[in-house]
Amino acid sequence: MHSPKNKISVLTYPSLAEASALIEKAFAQRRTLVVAGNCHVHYAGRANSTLEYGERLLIIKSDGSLLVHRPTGYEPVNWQPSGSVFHVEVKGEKLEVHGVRQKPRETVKVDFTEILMASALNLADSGEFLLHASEDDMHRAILLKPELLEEGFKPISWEKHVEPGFVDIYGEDKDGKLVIVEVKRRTASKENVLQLAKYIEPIKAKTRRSVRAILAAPSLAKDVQRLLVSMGLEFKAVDPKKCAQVLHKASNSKLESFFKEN
Amino acid sequence: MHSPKNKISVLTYPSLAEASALIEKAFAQRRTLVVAGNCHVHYAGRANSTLEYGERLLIIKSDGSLLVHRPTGYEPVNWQPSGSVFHVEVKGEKLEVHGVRQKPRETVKVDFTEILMASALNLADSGEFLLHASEDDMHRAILLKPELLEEGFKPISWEKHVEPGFVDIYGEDKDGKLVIVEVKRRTASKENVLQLAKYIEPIKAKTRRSVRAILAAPSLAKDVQRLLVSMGLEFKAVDPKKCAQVLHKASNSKLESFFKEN
DNA sequence: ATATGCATGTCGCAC
DNA sequence: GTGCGACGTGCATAT
Repeated sequence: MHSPKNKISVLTYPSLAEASALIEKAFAQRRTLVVAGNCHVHYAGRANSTLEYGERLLIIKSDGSLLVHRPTGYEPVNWQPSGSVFHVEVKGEKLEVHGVRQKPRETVKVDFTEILMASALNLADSGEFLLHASEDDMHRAILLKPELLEEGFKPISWEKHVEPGFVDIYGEDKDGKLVIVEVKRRTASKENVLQLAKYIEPIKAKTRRSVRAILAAPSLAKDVQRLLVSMGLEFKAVDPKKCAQVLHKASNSKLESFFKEN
Repeated sequence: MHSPKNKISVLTYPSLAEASALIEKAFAQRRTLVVAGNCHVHYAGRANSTLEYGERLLIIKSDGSLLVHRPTGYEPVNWQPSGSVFHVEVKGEKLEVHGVRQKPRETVKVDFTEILMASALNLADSGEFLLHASEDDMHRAILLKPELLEEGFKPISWEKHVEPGFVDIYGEDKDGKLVIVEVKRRTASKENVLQLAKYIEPIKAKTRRSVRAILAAPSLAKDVQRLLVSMGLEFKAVDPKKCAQVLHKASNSKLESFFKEN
């Protein structure tokens, strides 16, 4: 049952053999496969799982990713990341879809007893996806407009490698003190404080200048303030949305050149 | 176009009005909705995102979860967790699907210019899902069969709260030394070593007995061994799969009673 | 409600 | 390839 434009093939209540033919063709033509039906799923790899029979949605994309969705829940109950290889086969009263991924080796097997619908879609998608107000946006906004952090702050570098890891932003304040900044896009937790604290000693050991450590985040978790102060760190409220606005005002081209120069 | 058993409705190349009717009906009847077509997506909430026009798969489940899948990639490009509320509307040459979630407030808008396929599925799924070889399985297996960790180990408690957090397993070895165990189901990292190290001092401060800290994981990251040894910790190889087998052999009922007693 | 940690997390990036 | 951290992470659990 082909559509006029030949972009989609849909079967409703196909026999297992008919469904198998459609699925094989979808694999061969690198189409997106959507199958609904009564199935059982077995996964073996990093862990093992079994899912008893029930009606679900199976999606296999042309890049070799697989999703099994139950009728509720945002997350797939079973999946295989892209790069897996699939195979379909009718065995007795069942249609079996096998998927194998190497590194790590893991397999998924979906056994259908009945197919409600099977479709193969030829989807053309080259649209750009843009996300704003990520932690990376916050980095860039602070570099572009350092007063978002505090008046007189001068960034020197970012993503600087200082054992035992990377400092988000590294600069100096209006008094010439060294400043290390850890940026978080969400309420900062105890873990984040400890992460920042790790960097202070190694950096102090390498300089005679005084060092300030600033946690920049939209807010601070409830009981963390005491810990932060006791470790000699500082907190500065920085709003991700405001950062996104700053970047929006600065045109992309301006940003490009800025980050090329620096 | 209803199927004989009335479990599915499928339209291929419907008009926007036809698709809208099917979608509204799917919402009203709490069916799983699957739509393929050319669309634009805008999200605003914890962050903001835009996705330019292209052909994608839209899935809306009856529990109010939404997924937008591009033709590649395991993960949805846009989504809304369950509990969102949806609304469909034809506006000029576009079919708009709006979704709103409260707490946190976030919205997603999917604008279709063309629908390739739209289907509403009535999926019945009550099958049980079982997962083996999680970190929790490893905990339970070690408690049930302590020699998985080392000969003579005697667990005392687990998930024990000792500032600054929880110790996975707490026990004593064949020589009566206190043992704290951190369990990881994957190759243990530097972070895991530091996490375990945090617990040693607080515990030593509370007892005069000697304290051993053991990291139990299938393997250790490359450069971490030195760090671990320098901090006085130990590593023991424990295989998650083997733990899963141990639990499998012990029947569920036996496990239940074990964990009730303890 | 908030905080904390696991996940078959996945993904991207640096080394 | 391995290590490391971010994610609109989601999710369960304990407080």
